[in-house]
Amino acid sequence: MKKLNPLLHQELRLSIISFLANVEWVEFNKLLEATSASKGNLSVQLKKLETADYIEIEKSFKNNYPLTRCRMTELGRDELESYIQTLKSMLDI
Amino acid sequence: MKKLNPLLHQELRLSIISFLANVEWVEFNKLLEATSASKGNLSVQLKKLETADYIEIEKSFKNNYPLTRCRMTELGRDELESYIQTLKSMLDI
DNA sequence: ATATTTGGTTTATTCTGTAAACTAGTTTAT
DNA sequence: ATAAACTAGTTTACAGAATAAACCAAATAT
Repeated sequence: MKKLNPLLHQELRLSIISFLANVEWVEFNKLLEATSASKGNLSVQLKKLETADYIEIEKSFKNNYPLTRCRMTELGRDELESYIQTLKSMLDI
Repeated sequence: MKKLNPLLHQELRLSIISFLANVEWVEFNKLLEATSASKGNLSVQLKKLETADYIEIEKSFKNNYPLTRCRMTELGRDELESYIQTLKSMLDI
C-alpha cells in the first residue's frame, strides 16, 4: 500500500493546501481566518510547506504594514492530488 | 470546519481501522502483514485504539502460542465514517 | 542442554505540533 | 512628543506522539 505523504497528512497543513487549491494568491490573515489556526502555528506550517516547495510565499507591504501572501505551486498541486488518490484507495472511497 | 479526529488521523491507526472495516476478527500477524508496521508500533497503536473503544482485543492461545485478535467496535465504525465525511468536505471530494 | 523462533510488550529516544513569548514596526490618543 | 495599543507576523520552549530497539515468556528445533 502506498504511504500517505506525511507533510500533507497533518490537519493544519492539509487545510492550508486544500484552501489554496481553489484560489490564487492568499493573504496570511485570510488563511488565519479560514483555518482558525493561531498565528504562530500558521507561520510554522506555512514555512514547512514553502521549504518543500508546495507553496510560494511573497512578502510585501500594504498600507505601511507587512503583508504575507502565498499560493500553491505545481508541485503542491500534484502532491495534493496524489495524497487524495492514496487516501481514496486506503479508505475505499 | 469540523476537526479531523486525531486518533484516526494517523497513518498506522488509519490503516488498521480501515483494514478492520472490511472484516471480522483479525489476527495480530495478519495486521502486521497488511500494514507493514513493526510489531512494537502495531502493539502500541492497537492499545490506543482499544483504550478509545474503537476496537476490541481478544487474547487467547492457538497451537500453544499466544494469539491476539481484534475487531472494530460499532463506535470505531461510526468514528471512521465521521472521519471520512470530514475529510471529504475538507478536500471537496 | 541450549539456541532459535514465535508472538508479542515495554521503554527510551526522537520527532512533531502548538501556543506563549517575542520582534519590529504603525497608528492613535493625550 | 510620548505612551499605549494595535498589526503582522516569527521564534522557541514545552508537551505529547510516534517509532524502533530492547526485552520477555514460552515453544520448538538442534
